[in-house]
Amino acid sequence: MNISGAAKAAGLPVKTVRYYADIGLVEPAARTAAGYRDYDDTSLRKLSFVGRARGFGFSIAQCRELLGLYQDEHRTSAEVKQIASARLDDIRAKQRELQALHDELEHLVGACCGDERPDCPILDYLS
Amino acid sequence: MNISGAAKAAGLPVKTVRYYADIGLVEPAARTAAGYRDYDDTSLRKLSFVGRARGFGFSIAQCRELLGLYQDEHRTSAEVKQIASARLDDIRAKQRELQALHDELEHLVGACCGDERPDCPILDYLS
DNA sequence: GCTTGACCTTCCAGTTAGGGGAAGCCTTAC
DNA sequence: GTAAGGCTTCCCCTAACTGGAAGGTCAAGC
Repeated sequence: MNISGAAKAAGLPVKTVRYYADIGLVEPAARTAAGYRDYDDTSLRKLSFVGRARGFGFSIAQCRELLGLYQDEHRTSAEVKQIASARLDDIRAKQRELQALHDELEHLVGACCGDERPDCPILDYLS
Repeated sequence: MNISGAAKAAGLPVKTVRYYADIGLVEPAARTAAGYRDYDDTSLRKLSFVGRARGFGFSIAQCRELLGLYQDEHRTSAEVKQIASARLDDIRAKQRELQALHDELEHLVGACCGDERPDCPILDYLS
């Protein structure tokens, strides 16, 4: 299967699939005589795997680790869980941060009349 | 005041202050004979303003707009409120996205034993 | 007056995870 | 045979900095 077929199957842009091949994350099974990337079933499954992992916000480095575990017969679920837990912690940290920003900004926006006058509690707060 | 003093006063890294000068966001009031950036009271206030706005997650472009309004006698609070509301909408969208990721990933992590065996619902879900 | 160390300057490269587009080869359909 | 479309590599671009190198400047101490 050529790159556009693989991209479609994995639900990724062609550029992204090429990028993953460039950085050695998911390499095509082979190249055709003309130099075209050729994806087989295994490489296709890896592409989809990475696509879903990226959807969870795992970094490329984490995807690389997860992919390694995915292909490792002797992995332990503890190793996987540790990576996923780290991501979960990141998400929770980001959520707390966003919540604080949200509350503060919502308060300011609520206090601003939004009319034709120049007086503005938002600018007051920033200055 | 030289750049390290200004950076300290605004609570920003020196590199960042230099960057803001480079992109014309907050320029120093003058240069000394030796070419050193020289910050006065006004430029210091702008630096702090931008630092706080960046803390809210406003983009550099939004900071530029806010700074323009801050210095504009004829601004309307509506203009400010519009920018802030846009940022608030962004935050809320990000929060919804993170919440969905959080719930799904928390569910998977909770279902993973995290022991020595290779069986893992997280990998199962990704593959 | 000289040295030393801490400043300052500019410039270049790298970061994440790709996106856009050019120049040129390959394949497929008509 | 040719034209359209797909593929290749290569390079530049993004946001908002950060790190580092090479070299000029300044203040303190001897």
